[in-house]
Order: sequence, then C-alpha cells, then structure tokens
Amino acid sequence: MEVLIVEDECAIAGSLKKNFLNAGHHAIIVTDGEAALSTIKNIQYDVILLDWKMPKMTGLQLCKKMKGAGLKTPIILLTALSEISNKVEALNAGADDYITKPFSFEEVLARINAVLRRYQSSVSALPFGDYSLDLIERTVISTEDKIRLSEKEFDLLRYFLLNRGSIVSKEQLCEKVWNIACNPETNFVEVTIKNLRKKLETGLNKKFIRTIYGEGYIFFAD
Amino acid sequence: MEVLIVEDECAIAGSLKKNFLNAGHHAIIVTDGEAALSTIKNIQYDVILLDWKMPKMTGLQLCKKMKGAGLKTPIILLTALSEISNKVEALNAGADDYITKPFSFEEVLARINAVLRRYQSSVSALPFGDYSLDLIERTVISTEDKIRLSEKEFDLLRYFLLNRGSIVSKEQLCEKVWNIACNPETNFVEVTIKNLRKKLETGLNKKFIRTIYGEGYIFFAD
DNA sequence: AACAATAATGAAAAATTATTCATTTTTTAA
DNA sequence: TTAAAAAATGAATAATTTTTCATTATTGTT
Repeated sequence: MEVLIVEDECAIAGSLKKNFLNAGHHAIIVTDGEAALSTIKNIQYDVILLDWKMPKMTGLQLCKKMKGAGLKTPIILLTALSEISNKVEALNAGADDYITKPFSFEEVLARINAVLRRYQSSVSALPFGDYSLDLIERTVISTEDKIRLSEKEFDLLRYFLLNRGSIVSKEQLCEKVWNIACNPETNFVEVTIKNLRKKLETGLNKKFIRTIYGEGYIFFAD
Repeated sequence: MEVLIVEDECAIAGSLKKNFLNAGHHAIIVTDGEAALSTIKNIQYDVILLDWKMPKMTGLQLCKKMKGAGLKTPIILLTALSEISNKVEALNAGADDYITKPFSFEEVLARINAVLRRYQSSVSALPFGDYSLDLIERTVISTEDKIRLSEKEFDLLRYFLLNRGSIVSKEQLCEKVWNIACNPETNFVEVTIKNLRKKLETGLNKKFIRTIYGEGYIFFAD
C-alpha cells in the first residue's frame, strides 16, 4: 500500500512512516500542502493522511482543494483539536474520516482499512489507460467518448480488468464470464475478444488485450 | 427518516429524540438490547444509534449480534470512553461509525448523513416484496429463484424502485429510462411494463405496478 | 522451410430484445 | 349507460446480440 503522509511534525510523521514500513507498506512524507499537491500529480496513493494544522495551508483547505479537483483517493484527517465543529467541518470538506490525536498506529490501520473497505465496495468504475469502465452504465468512457458495450463484451472486459496483468485462459473465461464449461468446438470467446478489441483499440495504436499463444490472454491497462 | 435510539440514559435519549422530531424525523427509544433486537424484527430503521454501555448487553455485543444476523442498517455507536482500543473494537464489531460523548446534535446529524451517503453509493441491491433487484447481476432474486431481465426491463424496474410510492408518468419514464422525449405515437413504455409485470407477477397475486389512469404508474413494494 | 496447432476474422445463422401496430379492455366522466 | 380517452395485449417487424461456421493468419516446433 502507498501512503502519503502530509504532516509537519517530524516526530509524528517519522513514527507513522516507520510503522507503515514495518507493516510492509510504503509511506512518503511531505511537510506542506504545496508538496502534497505536486506529488499526487505523479504518484497514485492508496490513502492520504493529512494533518489538520499545517504551515501555509490548513489540512482542511488542502482536503477541499484536492477533493474539489476530483481526487478519488481517500483522505483521513489527523487532528489534535477535539472540538465538535471541527469534526463536522472535516466530513463536510470531503474527508473520508478523521483521527484525533493522540492515536495509536493500530487505530490508524483500523481506520484506513475501514475506509478502504468502503471504497472497495462502492467502486463504480474501473480505470484503464485513458479509459474507464463505468460499472453502473456499463459503458466505456474516455475523454468525451462513450463506447456502448454489449452484455458479453461488458462481462468480458470487467473480468479482464479485475484480473489485469495475469494470464486468463479460454477455459477460465468460459467458466467465469459465460458460466459454462469450455467446449473446444466453439470459438465464441475468440469472437467476443475480437469485437471487444475492435471497440477499444480502433483509433489507438495501443493493444490492451495481448494473446499468449497456447495459454490465453493478458490485459494490460498501461 | 426512522431512527432507533438504544440508550438507557433518559436525558441523552430524550434530548436526541426531541431533536430528531424537530428535524422532521421519527425516533424510537429502547433502553436495552433485548428490546432493540425485538423491534428491528418489525420495523425497518434507516439508522441505529447504540450506546456503548448498557444493561444486560453492551452496545458492542449487541452490534456484533445484529450485524452477525445480517442486519444491513447502519449502526453508530455512542461512547463516553475515549480509550483508543474501543474505537478500534467498535469498527471491528461492524459498527459503521462512532461518536464520542459529549456530542452536539449537529455532529450526530453530520455523522448519520455521512454514513447514509456511504450506504447509498455502495448499495448493490434494491429489495422489494419477497424479491431483490441485484444491481450488479441485473437480475431479480427471490428465494432460490433468479429472473433474468432485459436491459430495458432492468432500467425500468430500477427506476420504479428508486421512486417507489410516488407516481411516475409515461413522459418521465421516456425521459429518465429511455433518455428520449416522449412521443405519444409510440407505446413501448406500456409494452415494457406489460413484460415486466409478467416476469414479476406470475405465480403471485401481488401487483407491484399499479396504474393511475391518466397520470402514470406507482410501484408498491409492500 | 514445412507442418501442426492455435488464434483471428468475416460473414451467416440463431436467438434475443426493442419497437411498432392493430385490436381489445378498462376507466372516467358526461 | 354510453362514449371517449387511456391502457393492456398479442403478434408482427426491426434491431441487436450471440453463436456458429468456414476460411485465413499466426505461432511454435521439427
């Protein structure tokens, strides 16, 4: 997991980072809002821990700014203040949760997991390349384009996206996408892949679905 | 909104209830876990506020018990204790959030709204009668039955369920479900309603979709 | 390079879904 | 009670999707 820690108190930030590394995660520390805004442009974090009180820009302002710009990454505010109005403000600013200092690392992890669980279950789109598969509308969305998918094309693409980067065999696709045992006499899997490729790859010179001869297919989002 | 308050301190419970009524909601107070378990069998609440410390059963035990039994209603724990381990425990017990005493009613409302917002966006099925519309699989599920719906039938049923109890006109359906302006020459809305009715109401003597002559249709989940 | 196995493709057939149409039934109001 | 409006229905047609099929292209192996 990639964690961004936006915190100017070295002691707290350093302790958090050490704990994250021990737990097998990555953590990057920045000490002000400007730095935070610039790093989220380059790196996609899984969660952002944001100090309420910070130089130049408060955590709240930063939170509003990032969420306002369409950032989907969950943000957890760290606050030393226990006044009620702040909690309300935090949620209204688009924060996904907040933790009051002092806190244990155990609590931080529990909060992060709770927030991520929420996100997981409420995911409504799967991004890939310059596209995104809208799971509600069942269409592929790009910059101002909408590609309609048939039912089987949608099921197939969703399966590819949930298994991106790993080989999926034709048998697997028959079972998981078509819910039937694979019959080597038929080739509807190949046909549907052909049609999906046509819809996704026309105009682009990208190849999302790579064939592994004799084994299956791999989906590359790149 | 229907709120269940499980709290043995009369002062707090009474004040909460008064505030909810002022805000235009309904609130029911029970003072122990047994009573809570029995009322949730009969009434479907929108949110449950649960005191941490209670006679017979702690709020935590009750929370675990209710969520373990498959209750989907969001639960917010009220706790006077500020020890860190409790917060973690609360989330692990399946609570959706917690509020530490003392709290303002403003905070309670903000928390409830945040929790409901989460639920709204992560809802994956819309229940009605003895059925449930699975928004992921796009099928109607009942006890061991699965009814496949065509795309238009699904869109129509989802729209009805999201507007249950209120009249929806044919014009409205054209615009919202078919995304086209209504043309009085055509009657595909009626035809699709007929087909949906056939799929839902065969075998049952229930009527989910009621016609309001000259106005439109109402969906009753009962 | 040649062969066999595997995959891709275009087009046709089959199946499903969406819409139209003509007719019957129901509802409301005179 | 009856006439007009609105809705329901069965069946036909149109459009789309799914699957099959025959053929061509590609890949890996000898």
